[in-house]
Amino acid sequence: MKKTDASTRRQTGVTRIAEVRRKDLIDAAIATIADLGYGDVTVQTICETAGVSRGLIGHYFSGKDELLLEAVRQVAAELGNTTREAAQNAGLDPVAKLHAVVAASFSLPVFSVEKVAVWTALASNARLTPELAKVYRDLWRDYRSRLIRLIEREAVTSGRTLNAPGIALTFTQLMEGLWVGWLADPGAVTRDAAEAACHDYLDAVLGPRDI
Amino acid sequence: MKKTDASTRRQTGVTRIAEVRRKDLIDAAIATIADLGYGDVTVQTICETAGVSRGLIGHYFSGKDELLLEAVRQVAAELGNTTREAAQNAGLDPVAKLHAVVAASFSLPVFSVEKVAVWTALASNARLTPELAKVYRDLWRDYRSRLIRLIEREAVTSGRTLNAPGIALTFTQLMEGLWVGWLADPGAVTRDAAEAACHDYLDAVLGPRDI
Amino acid sequence: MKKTDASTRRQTGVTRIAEVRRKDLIDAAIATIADLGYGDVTVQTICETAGVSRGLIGHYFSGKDELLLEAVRQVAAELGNTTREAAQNAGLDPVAKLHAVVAASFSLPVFSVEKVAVWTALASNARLTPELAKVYRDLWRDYRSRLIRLIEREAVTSGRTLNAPGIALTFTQLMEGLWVGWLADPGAVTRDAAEAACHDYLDAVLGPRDI
Amino acid sequence: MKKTDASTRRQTGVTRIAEVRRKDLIDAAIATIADLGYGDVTVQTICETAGVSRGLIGHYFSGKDELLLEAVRQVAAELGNTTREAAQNAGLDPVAKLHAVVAASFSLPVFSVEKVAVWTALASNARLTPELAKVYRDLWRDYRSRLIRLIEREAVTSGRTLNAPGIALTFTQLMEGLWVGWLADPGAVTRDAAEAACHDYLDAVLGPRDI
DNA sequence: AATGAATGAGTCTTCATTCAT
DNA sequence: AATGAATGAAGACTCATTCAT
Repeated sequence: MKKTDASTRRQTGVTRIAEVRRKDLIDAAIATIADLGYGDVTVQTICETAGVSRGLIGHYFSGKDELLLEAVRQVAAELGNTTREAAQNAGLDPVAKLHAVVAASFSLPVFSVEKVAVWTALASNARLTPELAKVYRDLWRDYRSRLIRLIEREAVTSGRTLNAPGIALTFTQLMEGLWVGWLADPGAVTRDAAEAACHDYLDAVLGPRDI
Repeated sequence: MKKTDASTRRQTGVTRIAEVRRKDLIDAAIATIADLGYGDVTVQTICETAGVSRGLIGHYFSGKDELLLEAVRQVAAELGNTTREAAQNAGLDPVAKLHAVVAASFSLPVFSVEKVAVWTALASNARLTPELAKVYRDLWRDYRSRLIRLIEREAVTSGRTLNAPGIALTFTQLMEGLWVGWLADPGAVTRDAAEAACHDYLDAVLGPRDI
Repeated sequence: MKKTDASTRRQTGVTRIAEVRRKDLIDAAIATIADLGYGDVTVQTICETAGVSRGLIGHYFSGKDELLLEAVRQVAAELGNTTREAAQNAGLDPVAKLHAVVAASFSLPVFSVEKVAVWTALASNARLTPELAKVYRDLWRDYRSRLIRLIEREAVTSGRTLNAPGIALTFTQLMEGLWVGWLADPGAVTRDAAEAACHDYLDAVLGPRDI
Repeated sequence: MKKTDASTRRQTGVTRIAEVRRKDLIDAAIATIADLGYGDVTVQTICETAGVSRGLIGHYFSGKDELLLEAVRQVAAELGNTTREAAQNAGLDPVAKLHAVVAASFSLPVFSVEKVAVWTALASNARLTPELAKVYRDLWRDYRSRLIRLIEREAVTSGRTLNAPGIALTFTQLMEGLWVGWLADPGAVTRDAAEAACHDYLDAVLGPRDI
C-alpha cells in the first residue's frame, strides 16, 4: 500500500462524503424553500432540516447564497433533463413528444410543491441576481429551442405554417404561469386543469391529437 | 384668503396630509420592491425612497408588513380596475373586449417593471401569507369571472361551444407567465411578443379578429 | 376696563386652565403608573388617559420625567397630609393618634392601588434619581419625626422607657413593607391583615389600646 | 495529559461552558440591575458588564426577559436557601432560629445592594408579570410557613398563645420594608438599625432572648 | 392653547459568518 | 470533518421630543 494509494483512497472517500453532504444540504435547502419561502430561509433552518450543525455550511459552500444557487441549479437541471427524456421516450411524432413534455411537466419529480416553489423563487429573483438570471435564461432557452425544433418538424410533416417561436414562447410561459398559479392558489389552478390547459393549447394550435 | 378658507383648508388638510403621506409611502414601497426585490425591501430603503425618516412609517401603518400589504393591494386594485375599464370602453363585441383586456394588460399603467415586480412578489408569497393569498385569489377570481362571461357571450353569439372556464384559466395563467417571464428575462420575453402571444391565443381559440 | 385688568384676568384664566391641565396630566400619570407600572409608562399612554394629544405634555412640563416627578410629589404630599390630619383629629392621646395614623394609612385616599403603586415606584427609584431621593427622604423624615414626638410623649405619660427612633423606624418600614407586599401579592398580604399588623405592633411595643 | 482526558474535558466542557456563560450573564444582569435600575437595564449594558457581545444573549436565553427572570429567580433562591440554612445551623431553640434568620437576612450574601436591588425590582414588578408574581409569591409563602412553624413551636414550648401567621406576616413585611428603605435611603435606614429593628420586634412579641 | 406630523436615537432581536476545539 | 460558541452588522419597532400650524 503506497502512500499515493492511501491518499487517493482517502481523498476519494473524503470527496464522496463531501458529495453526500453537499447533496444533503442542497436537498434540505430545497425543502426549506418550499416550507418557508425563499426569503425566509435561513442557514439555521436549512441545517436543522439537514440534521447538521449551522457551521457545517461553511465547509461545503462558500456561504448561504452559494448553497441556494446550487439548489436552484439542481431543480433547473432536473426540470430540463426530465422534459428532455420525456420527449425522447415519446416515440417519433413531434406532437406526441410535445404532449409528453406537458405530461412530464405536471408529474413527479418535476411537479411538486418543493420543485415549483424553487422554480418560482428563481423566476422572482432572476432579475436581481446575475447567477440566477443565467440559470433561468439558459434553461428556458434550451427548453424553447427544443420546442421550436419539434414544432417546425410538425409544420413540415403536416404541411402547415406554424409560428414556432411564438408557440414555444406561449407554451413555456403558459406552463410557467400555471406553475405559479398552482403554487399560489391551488384551489383555483388545479393540477389537472393546468395540465389540460397545456394539452388543449397544443391541440388548438397544432390540431387535435390522435388518441 | 379669508380665515374660514384657511381653517377649512387646514381641517381638511389634516386628513389630506395623512392620505398623501400614506400614498407616498405606498408608492415608495412599490418602487423599492421593484428596485431591490420583495425580500430585500427594508423600512430604511422605503423611507429613503419616500424622503422621510424611518420612524414615520409607524404613524401611518402598523408596521412594514402592513405597508407592503397595502402596496400589493394597490397594485392589484389598479390591475383589476384598468382591465375592467378597458373592457368597458371596447364596445360591445366580447372578442374585442377580450383583446382590449390584453392590450391594457401590456400597457401602462399596469405593465411596468414596478407593477409587474409587485405582482410577481404577490404571486410568490401568496402561499405563505394569508392576507396576500386573499388579494391574489380575489383578483384572479374576479378577473376570470369577467373573462368567462365574455367568452360565454361570444359562444352564444357565434354559436360555438367554448370551454369558457378553461379558456379563462389558460388566459390568466398565460398572462401571468408572460409577466413573470418578461420580468425575469426581458430579452427572451419581450413586451411585443408577450402581447402578441395573448392576442394569438385568443385568435386560436375564438377565431381570428376582424381588423 | 384697562389693559392691565384684561391682562390680569386673562393671565389668571390662563393660569387656572394651566393648573387644571397640569392636574389632569398628573392624575393621568398616576393612573397610568398604576395600570402599566412605572417603567412602562409612556407619554402616549399618559396623554391617552388624560384625553389630550401627545404634544401637550411639553406645554405644561419640561418633559416626561418632570411630569412623573410631579406625580410622585403629589402622592407623597397627600400621604403626608393625610396622616398628619388623621393624627390631629384623633384627640390628645399619643397612642390614639398613632393608631389613627395606621387607620389613615390603610384607607382612602392614601391606600389605593394607584397611590401605593406610585409609592412603590418611588421607593424603587429613589436611589437612582436625586429628585426622587429627596421626595422619599423628606417625607419619611417628617413622618418619623412626628412619630417620634408622639412616642416620646407616650413614654413620658406612661412613665416607660421607649426607643422612640427605633420604634418609629420599625413602624414606617413595616408600613412600607406591608404596602409593597399588598401591591405585589394582595392575596397573601390583605388590607385587613396589614392594618392589623400595624395596630398589633403598636400594642406590642406601647401596650394594648383601651377600647 | 492523555487524549482521553482531553476528550473528556472537552465533552463536559461543552456543557460547562454553557453553564458558565449563563451564570456570567445572570450575574451581569444582577449587577446591571443594581447599577442602573430594573427599568434601565438593556441588553447592551448587561453584555458589556459580562464582557460579551450583544448577540450572545440569544444563545443562552430566549431573550432579555428570560435572562432577567432567571436573575430574579437566582436571587430569590439564594435568599430562601440562605435563611433556611441559617435556621438549620442555629441549634434547636425556635427563637434562636428566628434571630439567626434575621442575622442572615442582613448579612452577605443576601444583604447587598445587588441582591436587595433585584429583590426590590421583583417586588415592584410582581403585580405586572405573572412569572415574577410566582417567584415572589412562592418565596414568601415558603418563608412564612417556615416562620410560622418556628413560632408555633415556641408557643408550645413557652406555653404562650401566639398569633403565628400574623407575626410571620409582620416579620416578612418588616424585613421587606427595611430592605426597601435601606436601598432607597441608606442614611435613614442603616443596616444596623434595620437588623436591630427585626431583633427587637422578635423580642417584643416572643419575649427577650437569653444572651 | 392645542394638535399631531415628523424626527432620530435607542432597544431588542435575528442571522450569516468565523473560528477554536 | 464537525460542532457550536461567539461576533457584529442589520433589521423592525418604540418613543420622547420638537415644531409648524
